[in-house]
Amino acid sequence: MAASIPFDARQHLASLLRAALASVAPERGLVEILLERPKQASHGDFASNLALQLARELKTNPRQIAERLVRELPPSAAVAKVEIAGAGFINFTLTPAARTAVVPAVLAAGHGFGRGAPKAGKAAQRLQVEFVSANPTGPLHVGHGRGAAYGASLASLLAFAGYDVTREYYVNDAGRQMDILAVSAWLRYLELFDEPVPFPPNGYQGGYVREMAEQVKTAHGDRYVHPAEAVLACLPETEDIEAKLDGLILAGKDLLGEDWAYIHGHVLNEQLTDCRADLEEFGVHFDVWFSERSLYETGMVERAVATLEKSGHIYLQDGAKWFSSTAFGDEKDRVVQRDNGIYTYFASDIAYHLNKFERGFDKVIDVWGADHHGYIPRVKGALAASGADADRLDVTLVQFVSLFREGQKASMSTRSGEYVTLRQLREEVGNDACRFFYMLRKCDQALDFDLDLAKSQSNENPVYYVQYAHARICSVLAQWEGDQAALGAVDLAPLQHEREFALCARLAEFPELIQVAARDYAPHALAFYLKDLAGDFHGWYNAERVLVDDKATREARLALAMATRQVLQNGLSLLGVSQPVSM
RNA sequence: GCGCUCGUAGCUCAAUGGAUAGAGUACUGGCCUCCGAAGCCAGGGGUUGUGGGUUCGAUCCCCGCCGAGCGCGCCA
Repeated sequence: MAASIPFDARQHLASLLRAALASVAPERGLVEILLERPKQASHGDFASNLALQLARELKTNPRQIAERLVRELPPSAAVAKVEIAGAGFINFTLTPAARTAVVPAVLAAGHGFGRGAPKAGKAAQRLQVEFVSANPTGPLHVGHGRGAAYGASLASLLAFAGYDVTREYYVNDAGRQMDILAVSAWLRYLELFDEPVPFPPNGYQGGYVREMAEQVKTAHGDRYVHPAEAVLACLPETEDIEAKLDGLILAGKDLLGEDWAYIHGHVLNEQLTDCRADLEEFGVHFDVWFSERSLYETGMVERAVATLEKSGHIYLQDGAKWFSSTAFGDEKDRVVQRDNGIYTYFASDIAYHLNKFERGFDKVIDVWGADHHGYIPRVKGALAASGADADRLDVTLVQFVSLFREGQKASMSTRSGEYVTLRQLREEVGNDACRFFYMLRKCDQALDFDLDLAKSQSNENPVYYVQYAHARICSVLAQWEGDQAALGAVDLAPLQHEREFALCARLAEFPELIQVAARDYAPHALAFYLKDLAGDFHGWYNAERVLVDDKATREARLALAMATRQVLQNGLSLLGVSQPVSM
């Protein structure tokens, strides 16, 4: 018995319809034949709208076309019933054997059930997913958590669907924000030695900055101490707080000299290490941590701007170099190199994306916060202007997370340090609930996260509903004490209830769902699927007893339960959610 | 003002252009001497913001309006 080859009912029915179409309307042979799973059980296992599609061109009543198609359908051992319904839908009901065929297929494939064949040929094969990429200037917050959960689940989903996926984090280790963090830590350090310089309101206020100052003091004593007067003497006469902050950074660089690099490197390393540990604990892993600074060190930024200049899309104005992004649909042109010679963040981002393309990815997927949406036209424009295929870049926007605590919207400013960290959220709600909760809405939907609700009602989180189904199956299989490996070959004829067929249909849907969700970059569809699957299982489990006296019935039901457990495992692991044996 | 995204049950959210728009939650009423009640079954709940258009068929595609979030820097 070829249990390892899943019976593909959809493909089978499509071939039957194509044969019927060839005799009813041979000239329409190219029309796409779609088979969908009806929402209502009374509409059968699969439905085709082929007759409706043809009605217009054939200028015939769709029901008449449907009748002709059904008459011409080749006979099939897998089809129990064909009905014409509604406006002209052709509804197929499969035989019991065809409906349960998925069970041995699941058990044979195991962890591989649902896995797509490696993409080959013209299809994009090598994908890169870049996500989180938060500035390493402080702890990750709940907004980053959403990007992390989405990106990680998406990457896993794409890999399972058959793509070769690289997960990447872009480290902004070259910009002003890192300088601000370094000077913030240094000022806190000076405070420890009674050399207080008024702390800038736009510096990083969080407690972790003081902690890093303490670390530097413990490791190196007063080595980096300079009199507060010396620092203040460097400051420009201005009321502009940003200019003042830049003055403080310059003061730090001047007074510390070579030692500035140590402070800068220390705070960067501390934050990056913390960020990485946070994400790993969250089950989010990256293959590549890509340094922005390396783009400067290898001359890639210069090269990228030079490429744009050569293509004639750069002009000089007010001493700065501008990229004419309006020619590519942007609202206005953008500076790539300032009048002081310093490249903008945009310049390094162009270099970064060109570098991604040079690494040979067929598709580059950026997961960005929704506030960056205005950035898309200029990046795509720069890629097009550089002679690259901008369509190889897909940008997915993840909408904001608003936190509510006691009915109040919580502040989310990184610099003020008044925000709920991802770590706090994980500790309050738990990793599994966190990962699953983030996936319970599509990414382009703004998310209101009620902390009190998540905490107080954590037992009502849908993730437990899914995990509970898994634990129940584990429990039943353990009580049976039989040979689980033998269940893949049992006779499934005793499966006769509608709930059993519905559960089988749900299992059979899994491989299709993987492909569709991967195509749409929609891992949330997987979370909703698992909820539905668990619901089908709980309903069946409450209606029918598994460990009955009759051996044939018992084993058939155990096989169905075990197949369900397998699909729950495959799906939950893609979402980074654990599959407890007991709860 | 211009641009991007969004608007679905009281609340939180689903729905490859398909049939009577679905779940959860809350509310009401049932189900454990029997495999885990973190469960199941049943019930009420909707003019899919609004007005047009395309289509055999629109929550989905197009246009106007209303409302919300975000963006519009030689910041990152």
